[in-house]
Order: sequence, then C-alpha cells, then structure tokens
Amino acid sequence: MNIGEAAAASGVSAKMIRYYETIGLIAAPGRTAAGYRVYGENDLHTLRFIRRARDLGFSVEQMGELLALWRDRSRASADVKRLAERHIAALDRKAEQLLEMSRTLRRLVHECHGDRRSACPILDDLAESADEGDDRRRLVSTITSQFGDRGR
Amino acid sequence: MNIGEAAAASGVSAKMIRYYETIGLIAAPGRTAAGYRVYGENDLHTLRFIRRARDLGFSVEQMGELLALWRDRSRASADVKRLAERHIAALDRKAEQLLEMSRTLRRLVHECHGDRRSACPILDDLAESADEGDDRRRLVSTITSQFGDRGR
DNA sequence: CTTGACCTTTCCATTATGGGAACCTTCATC
DNA sequence: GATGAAGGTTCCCATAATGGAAAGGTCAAG
Repeated sequence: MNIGEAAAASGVSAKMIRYYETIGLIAAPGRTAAGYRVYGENDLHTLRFIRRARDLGFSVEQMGELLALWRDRSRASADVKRLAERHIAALDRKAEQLLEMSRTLRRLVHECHGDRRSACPILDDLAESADEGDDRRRLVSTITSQFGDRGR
Repeated sequence: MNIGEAAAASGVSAKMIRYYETIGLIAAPGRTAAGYRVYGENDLHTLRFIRRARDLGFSVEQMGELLALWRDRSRASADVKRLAERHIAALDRKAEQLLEMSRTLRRLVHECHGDRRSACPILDDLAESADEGDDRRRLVSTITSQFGDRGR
C-alpha cells in the first residue's frame, strides 16, 4: 500500500505521515524500487492509533509516549492512566480559560447597546481597565528580565 | 519613555511591542538621536488596550479591527458588538471541543484499572476504534488484500 | 572612563499543518 | 509505443505569537 492509500485508510494526510516519519514518531517504511513508501497492516494500525490520539488533542510528543506504552507489553496500565489524566487536566484547564474569556466578553457585550450610536462599553473597558493591579506591574518589571512573561 | 518602561507599564513585552510595530498593528513611535524608540501616553493607552484584548483571546488580526473601531469616532457600537459576539461564539466552540475530548478521555480513564497489570482500555480504544467510517474500511480491505504485510 | 543595564537589529526556533515547485513513476488508454 | 493523468519524491516556504541569542551601540552611575 502506498502513502496515498495509507492516508485514506488512516485519516492521516500523506503530508503528515511523511512528517511523522521525519521526526521519528513512526519508523521509516520499506520502499519500492522506484522509491515509493510501502505500508502494511501494522503501519496502518499505528497510523490509526495516531489519528485517534490526535483527535483527542494529544500533542505529537504525547503520542510518542502513548505509542511507546502501546508497544510495551510490560508497561503498567497505571502509566497510561497517569498520562491520560494529566491530559484531561490540561484540556479542562484550557477549556476553563476559554470560558472565562467568553464570560468576561459576554458581560461586556451585555452592556453594549449595539446600535448606531458610538458609545460602546466593550471598547471602553478594553481601553481603561487594562492596568489593573500594581502588583502585576511591579511583578512584571521585576520579573521579565529573568523569566519570559506571558502574563496569563 | 523607552521600550522597556512602556513594556513594564503596559504588560506587553518589549519583544512583542517591536513585533506589533513590524506587522503594522501599532504605528512606529518616534526615536531619540541614538535610535531608541520613544513612547508617550497615547502609545501606552494603545498598548494597554492591546494587552487587554490579547488577554481576552483576540487574535492580532482581531485586535487590529478593534483598534480601528476604537479610533473611529463614527463607528456604530453595533460593529464592535458583532465582532465581540463572533469571538464569544468562537471561544465557546473551542472550549466545547476541548471538553468533548476531555469527556471521551475521562470515560476511557474510568474503565482503566490503573494498576500494575498491563490491560488498558485506553490504549485498546486508541488502537481499535480508529477506523470508523465505511469508506475507509472498505478501502482498506480492498487494498490490503493485494499487499503483504510488512510491519516494523 | 569603566561597568552594567538597557537599547538596536537580525536570525533562529517553536507546533502541526498545508501549499507549491520540479521532477519521476505508474498505469490506463489511444 | 506514445501520451497524459494521477500520484509519488524531495525541498522550500508559510502560518501565529512568542521567546532566545548574538553582536553591537547608548546611557547613567560610580
């Protein structure tokens, strides 16, 4: 099976399959005399595994860990569980951040008439409430030299 | 005020201030004879506006739109509201995707003993449930019949 | 006048993905 | 056998937003 067929059968694009190969996530497959990559059933399993993990939001690095655990017959399921739980926590954290932004924005939108007049609490808030907290300011000036400040 | 002070006072890193300048999000400020960038109160307002918008998850492009609306005395608040509402929807959509992943993973984790044994429904699921979709499955069985399996 | 903190520009790296060019291979069809 | 379409190969480029590092100029305090 060549790369296009493997892509269609796994749901991972040919482009990404080659990429995963270059970064060492998957092994280099055999080649035909003409240089075409040749994939077999095992490769397909791996690719499907990868697509599924990717759909669950795992990073390439985490997929590497998962693949290693998958192939390791002697690993304890606790290892897998730990990885999954950490990922769940990260997903929830990110989601919560987004929802927090959404709530804030929703509050502002609620106060905005949204008519043809120009008064707009949304912009007013963006313009003014931006310098909340002197701690932050002090913190920033003290810290930014040594740590990257991403202010979140 | 030079760039370091502007950064500390706005919460936007010096690096990012320069970046925003190169991409045209903010205007190039004046310079001292030595070439140092010089910022004034107005610039500071803009930078604070930017940081606040960034904290709300707006992209650079959207910040550009917001800035334009902010500076445009004649714009209708409805324009701002529309932009904000679209952004709220996008935030909610992303959050929902993350939560959906989280839920799926949580379900799998729930079924995993997480002990020293190797049985692990998480990996099993990743390995197996990946081939939903009949097109794909049909394709696979058609294709794999003609090629020997050359795994790794 | 030296020192250290700050400024300048330029280049590189990150993550995961896609696009495109230039060129070669396979295969079906005329 | 020639031809063209479809698909393979590599290599380079681009994305969004951010940081890091290098090499060098500037400023204020000692």
